[in-house]
Amino acid sequence: MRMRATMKDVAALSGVSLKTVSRVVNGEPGVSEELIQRVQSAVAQLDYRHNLAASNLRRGHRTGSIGVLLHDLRNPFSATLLRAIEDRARPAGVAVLSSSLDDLQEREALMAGAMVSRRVDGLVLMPTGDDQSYLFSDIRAGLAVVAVDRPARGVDVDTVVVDNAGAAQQAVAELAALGHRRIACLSDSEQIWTARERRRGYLKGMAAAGLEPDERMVVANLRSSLEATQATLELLDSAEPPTAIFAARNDLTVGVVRALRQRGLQRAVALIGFDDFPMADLLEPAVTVIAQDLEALGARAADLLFARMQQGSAPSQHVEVATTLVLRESGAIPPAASR
Amino acid sequence: MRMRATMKDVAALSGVSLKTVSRVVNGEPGVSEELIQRVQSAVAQLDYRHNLAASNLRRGHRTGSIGVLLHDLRNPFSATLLRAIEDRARPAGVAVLSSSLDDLQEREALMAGAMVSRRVDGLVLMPTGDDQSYLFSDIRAGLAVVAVDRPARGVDVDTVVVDNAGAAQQAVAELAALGHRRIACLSDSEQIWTARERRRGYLKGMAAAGLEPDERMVVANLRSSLEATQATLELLDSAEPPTAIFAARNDLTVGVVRALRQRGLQRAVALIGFDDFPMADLLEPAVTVIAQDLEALGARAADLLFARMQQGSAPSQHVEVATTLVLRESGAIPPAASR
DNA sequence: GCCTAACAAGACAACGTTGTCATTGAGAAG
DNA sequence: CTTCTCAATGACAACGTTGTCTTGTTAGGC
Repeated sequence: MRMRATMKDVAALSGVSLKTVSRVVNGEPGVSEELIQRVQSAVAQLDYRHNLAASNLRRGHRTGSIGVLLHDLRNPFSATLLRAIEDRARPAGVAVLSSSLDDLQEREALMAGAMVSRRVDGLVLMPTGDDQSYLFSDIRAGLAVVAVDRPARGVDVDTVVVDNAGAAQQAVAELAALGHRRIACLSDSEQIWTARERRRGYLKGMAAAGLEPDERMVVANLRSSLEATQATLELLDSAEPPTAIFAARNDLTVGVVRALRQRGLQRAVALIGFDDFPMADLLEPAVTVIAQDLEALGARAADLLFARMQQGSAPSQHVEVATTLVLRESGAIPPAASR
Repeated sequence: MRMRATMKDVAALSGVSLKTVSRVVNGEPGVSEELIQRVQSAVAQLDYRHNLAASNLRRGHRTGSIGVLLHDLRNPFSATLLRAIEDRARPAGVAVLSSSLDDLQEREALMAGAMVSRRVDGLVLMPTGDDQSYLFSDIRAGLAVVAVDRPARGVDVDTVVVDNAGAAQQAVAELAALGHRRIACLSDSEQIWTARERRRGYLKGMAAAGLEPDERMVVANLRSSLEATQATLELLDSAEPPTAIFAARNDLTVGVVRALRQRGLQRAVALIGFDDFPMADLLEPAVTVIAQDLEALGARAADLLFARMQQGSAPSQHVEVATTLVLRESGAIPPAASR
């Protein structure tokens, strides 16, 4: 195992000074053609690789890297966001460090700290905890931060979200218009802003339709697809089962689908889910969803981030990306079907 | 915007030497309790953040970061791998840089170079091109490399793959045992090793069953789900349509499902796909697939990588992870159903 | 032939940190 | 009281690179 060649080695082999090697490697002007050749051949001969870390230390302290902290990189939601951000970073020569937070508060701060230690120029964060003020001093020191999917608290940063409450309300309105009166709502951890917002939208929608929500049908704090299946089964087996279900996150929606299948009720109980998911259109019945434009969400987040990395101090921007109610079969099932 | 505090600033504020601050920050022994307190309070007061880049420069040159170069981070296949690797890296305090290659050869070398410039300690690579010898000198300099999903060429590195040909052959055997004789094969770019292997397995399976493959039914170089749909429609509309289809990658399988639906043949034509995909069990009919244990694949890759990062020179290991033929409905459709 | 640009090339310090070694002082052993 | 030991602390160089400044060389104008 041979040691890595440094500029010093290249300089020695080509018989020039360190600085001249630096100039050639960085493509700076003011080096004669002859020396450029000599240096380049030494670079090739020694397999010299530029060390960005050392370079950044001396230069303006930019590392050309960003951190992306999302919920779960395996989940298509996070994965699509990451990909959209990556596609903006690559042409800019910016490297992407990523991590799944699994909605763990302590992990959020821990991983953010790890990224700051590595001196990322920016951070795209899907906030987990209810307080991001730990980022304050880093932001003051020049760290660009964009909150995505959920707003940050305790610091003033650029934000890209969707109108969760509005979209949820619209979904409920859609079901109510079909004549549904017993509409259930399944949502995830109340600790998460989107879950609270979507639940709020559900309640607003119910109120707008003049419906009194049965609190037994409003189930929160579901942590997984499996728990959603369980909860749905209990609802379906109860004395007064719902005729329609609103599921507030894609994995919960899938859990609901499983439960409906188990009871053979997939064509009897209406369903609208928040977040589109792969194959939703190929299920039978195809599942009606509120789709977020994740490409746009990620692209906007990346744009805001890069803009802020360019010039740090500007008033923070709060962008709301539109959602689309994708009408498929499951959302069009009338209440009559359930008798 | 205030400049970032350095150890020098902390030392000045707490009235100790630079080295003492370094000792406290790194938790090294030999500092009196009183000074530890003084330093820690200065650290807190100045919001000092340790600079890993500078630290690594002086230390053993390990950056505590790895690069992960996969096909497409949005695709559940790559996303699951990334997540499995991330889950091994996190407890080790290792940061993960990732990138999608989209099967572009030039991007592979480019991104690998970008990671090497950042001095990652290791690289998990899903090789795209047919020559990875450009990594030779970096490996000699201590870079740990693991090839995943496909073997690397031109360098001797640890490898984690599955028995693509064997699994494909098994799938074809399954279909042949049901009595299918006209079995189509849809595969992706011949440039990709897995595509070639799976096609080879298909041909072996056909031969083993005493079947002569009709070359019009062996379609290669499909680049997307859409192209798979197109190709399937053409096959279905031909004079002698297949009674069963083998699709060599998850997105192609989905494309085939779409085509079968369009012709109303989803319960008439058998289908087995390579790679499981979300919701495959919830489609009607549920899709029979060859499932790879991606958690295991990613975990094994990460294990090999970390082992090699620990002690560089050991004979390279070539691991084959088992696949499972997940028998669902679409693979059990008999040929009679197609008349 | 002399002076001045203009340019090529190098010497040196600095980025933020840590390894190595020297210094200091206190307490133990004689 | 001296010498020795040991623990705590600090001075300094070094990691690989680049910004700044200096030096040297050559060509051109008078």
